[in-house]
Amino acid sequence: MGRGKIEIKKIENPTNRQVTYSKRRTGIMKKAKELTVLCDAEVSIIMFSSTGKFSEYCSPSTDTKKIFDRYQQVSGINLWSAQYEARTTFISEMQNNLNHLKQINRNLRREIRQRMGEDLDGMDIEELRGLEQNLDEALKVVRNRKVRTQSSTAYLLQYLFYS
Amino acid sequence: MGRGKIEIKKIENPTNRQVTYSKRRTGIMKKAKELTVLCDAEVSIIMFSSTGKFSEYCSPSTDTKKIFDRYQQVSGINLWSAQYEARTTFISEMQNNLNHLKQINRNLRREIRQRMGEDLDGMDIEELRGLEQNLDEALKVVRNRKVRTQSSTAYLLQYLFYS
DNA sequence: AACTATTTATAAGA
DNA sequence: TTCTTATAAATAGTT
Repeated sequence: MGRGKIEIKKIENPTNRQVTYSKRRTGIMKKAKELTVLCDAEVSIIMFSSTGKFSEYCSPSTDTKKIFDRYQQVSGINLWSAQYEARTTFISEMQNNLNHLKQINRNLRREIRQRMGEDLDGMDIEELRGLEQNLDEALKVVRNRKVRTQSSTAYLLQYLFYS
Repeated sequence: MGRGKIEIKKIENPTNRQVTYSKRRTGIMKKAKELTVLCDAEVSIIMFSSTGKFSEYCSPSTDTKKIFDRYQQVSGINLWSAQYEARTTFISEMQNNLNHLKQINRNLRREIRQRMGEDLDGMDIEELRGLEQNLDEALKVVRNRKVRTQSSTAYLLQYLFYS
């Protein structure tokens, strides 16, 4: 390379290491750009120096996300974080819950309509008989309750009025 | 570089392009390995040739997934952030929907219980009067329907029996 | 795939 | 850091 051949082993002097990192990083990025143009390739480079400094290169025709998506398809390695997957599962479960609840609510609404004497077309004679009986019993309970509420209200009014 | 300076533009001849890709890919990978060792850096390279051929390099101290995670943390242009935030909003909206549906579900169930003569404690005299009237009308409709269904069933049976 | 004339990258020094 | 430059390394065109 430069003045005298060098050995490929870690540069122990931090300053020299940083200088070499900077120079060689420039070199690799340049090579990546050239490869992209000359060969119509897609290249993504991500690097961190030993001090944690971050650099990236990505072909202009694409972006790092696309490269990673493609990488996942080709390599079979899933890069998505566990957190992200957990959310996917969570959303999926929520969607199921939501649909289930919607179905239940539709059924409840239908039951109410039937209890109001609507939407009876789909009911057979047995179901109609059951509904009739159920309504009849409910009506008795409600009438009874109404009467008792009426009298207690009357009693309360009387009490308030005369005391 | 070689015999005569070259211009950095796409190599139109596919064979030459492929050969150059192969040579330069080797060169970049070698440079990446050297940078990793000399400078104690972490490097990830992913590339696709114009024919779709995939190659990768990753520093031995890490793996592509780790680099990717770190890339996400460091790059302000977080890869999934837009999607992640969209999902947060989506989950929040879903949760609201779910709660709303649950509330509706509770109300529907309560209405059904009341129409069955249960859970009447919270109802005042006006509500009880309304419910009674509603049940009474429903009962009439259902009775009427039952009778008509009975006769048409009888008619059908008769028809089937005698024909 | 190998060769080799040149260009390019870069280590060390300033 | 940036420039200089001697030298190593990469590589384009050729075989």
